[in-house]
Amino acid sequence: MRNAEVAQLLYDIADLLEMQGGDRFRPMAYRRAAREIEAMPEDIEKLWRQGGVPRLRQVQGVGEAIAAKVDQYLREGRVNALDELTKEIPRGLVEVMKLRGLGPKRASVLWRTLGITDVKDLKKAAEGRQIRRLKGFGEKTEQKILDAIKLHEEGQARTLLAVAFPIAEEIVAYLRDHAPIDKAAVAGSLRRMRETVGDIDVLVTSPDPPAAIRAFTGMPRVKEVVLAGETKATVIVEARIQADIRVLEPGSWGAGLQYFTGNKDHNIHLRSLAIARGWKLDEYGIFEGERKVAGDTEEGIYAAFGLPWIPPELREDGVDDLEAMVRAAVERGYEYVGISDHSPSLVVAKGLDAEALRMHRARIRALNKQLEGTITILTGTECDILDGGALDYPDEILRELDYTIVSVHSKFSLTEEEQTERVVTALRNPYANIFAHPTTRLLGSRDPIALDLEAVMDAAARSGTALEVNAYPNRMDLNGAYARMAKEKGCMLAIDTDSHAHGQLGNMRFGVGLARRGWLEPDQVVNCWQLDRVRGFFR
DNA sequence: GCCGTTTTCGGCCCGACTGTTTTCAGTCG
Repeated sequence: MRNAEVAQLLYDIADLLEMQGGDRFRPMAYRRAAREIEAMPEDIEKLWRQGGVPRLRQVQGVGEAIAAKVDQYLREGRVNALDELTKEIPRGLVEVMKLRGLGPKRASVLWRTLGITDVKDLKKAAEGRQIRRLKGFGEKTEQKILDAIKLHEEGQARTLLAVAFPIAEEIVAYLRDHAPIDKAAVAGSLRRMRETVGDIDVLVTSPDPPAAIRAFTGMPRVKEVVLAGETKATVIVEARIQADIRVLEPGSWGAGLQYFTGNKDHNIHLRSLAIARGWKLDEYGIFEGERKVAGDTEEGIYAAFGLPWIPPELREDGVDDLEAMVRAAVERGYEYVGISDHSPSLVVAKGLDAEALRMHRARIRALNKQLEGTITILTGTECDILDGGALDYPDEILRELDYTIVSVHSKFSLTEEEQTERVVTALRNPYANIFAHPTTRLLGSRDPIALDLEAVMDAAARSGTALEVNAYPNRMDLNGAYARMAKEKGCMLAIDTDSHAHGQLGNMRFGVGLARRGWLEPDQVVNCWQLDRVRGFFR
C-alpha cells in the first residue's frame, strides 16, 4: 500500500508551489488530491496497475496533470515537476513552513531576505535577533519562531485515541464545573473516533463566552496558552497535547458541532452544497441572506440539504476496504459475510451507481475464488427506499445480487400513514430481503420516524422480509421489545452490525444481546443459519 | 489544477486570532 507515499509526494509539490507564489488554487488542488489518495481504501498502485492513468483519474480531485505525475512516480520513482521545483526552492524550506505560525508567505520572505533555507538557519537568525528587523516581522514574532522551533525539535506525534479521550472528557467536565456552560461536547477527530488524533477539540455554548474561555485557559492542566480570544482559545496540556475550545451562542450549537467535528473535506462538501442553494454555511448556521435556515441542531443542518444525519465516525473518507472487512470476518470464524454498500441516492455515503456496483460484484467474485473453503462473501446492497416506496435500483440490478437490504435514509418527517405506506410498498418488492434499522432512531440524537410497526411487521411476515436488529451502538434498532413483537407476528430477523470499518464487527455481541432481550432464538435469526438455508431464504 | 443540478470557463469554504500594521495580511482549524 503506497497511498501515504504518493500523497506525500503531492503534499510536497503543493508546499513548494505555494512557496513559489503564483496561483494559490494550484496548491489547493494538489492537497485535495493528496487527501483523497491518503484516505481511500483501495491501494493506489493496484488501481494504477489495473487501469493506468484513466483509472487514476477516477479518483476525486485527480485530473490530467496530477494523474500524469502519479503515473510517472509509480513508474520511475521520481517526478520531473518535483525535481524542477526542488532546483528552484530549497527543500528545507518546507520544514520551515510547517513551523507553528509560519506559512508559505513568511517562509518565502525569510528565504529571499535572509537566505534561510532550513530550520537550522532560521534558529541561528532568530537567536541572532535578525528576524525582528524584517518588514512585517517583529520582536514577538521572533520569539514565537523560537518557541515553534523548540516544539519542532521535541517532535509532535499524533496521540492515541484512547489516551486523548479521557483527557477530553475531563476537560469537558471541568468546564461544566467552572464556567456558565449551556452545552459542551468533544468534537473534532475525537468525535469521529479516529485511531489517532492531532488535538483535542471542545465545543461549548455559553451565555458568557469570555468566562468560558477564562475557565479553559485557567485549567490546572494547562502548560501553555497558545492563543486566547473572545470565542476561541488554544492551549497545550499534558503530554504536549494541543486542546482547542470554541464558544458559541446556544442557537448555533448544531452548526458549531457540525463545523467543529469535520472532517475538513466533509465540511467543504457541505458548504459547496449550501452555495449551490444560494445559502451560506458557517459555524453559526445555514443562512439565506439574513435569514437563518438551520443551526440549532446537527440534524437540522443535514436535513436542510435533504440528507440524513451522518454519524461522526462516517464523516471520514477512510473507511475499510473490502479485504480488511472480509479478513476480520474470517478471524471471527464466520462461514459467510454480507457486504452491502449504499445505493446512489445516499450521495454522502458515496452510494454506488450501477457501474460501480458491477465493479464491486466483480471484485467480490474474484475474492470468493481466492477464499474458497475459507469464507463466502455475499454481494448485497443497502438500497434506499425512495419517497413513494420504490427502491433506488431497478429490479434488473437487484436480481444480480445475493440479497437486498432496504432502508429509510430520507424524508423522516412524513406522517405515520405516508411513512407506513412507503415502507410497506418497499417490502412488497420481491427483492427486499431485509428491512434495516426499521425505526431509524439514533440514540441521543434522532427520534424514531412515525411508522405503524405492527402493520410493517404484518407486511414483512407476509412478504418474507426479515427485520433487522441493528447492533450499531447508537442505533440498536429494532430493540428487544419490538424484536419480540416481530417474532410473535411470525417475522424473521437478521442481526447486523452495520459495520463501516472492520473494528465494528465486534458490535455483534450487542446485537445478539438485544435479540436475546427479544426472546429470539437461532431459528428466527437468518444469519444464525448455515449458508444454504440463508440463500434459500433470500431466494 | 480541478470541476460542473450555476458552469467546459470561472470559480474554488469561511471566520477567528495575532502582530504589525495605521486598515490588514498571514496563519490556523
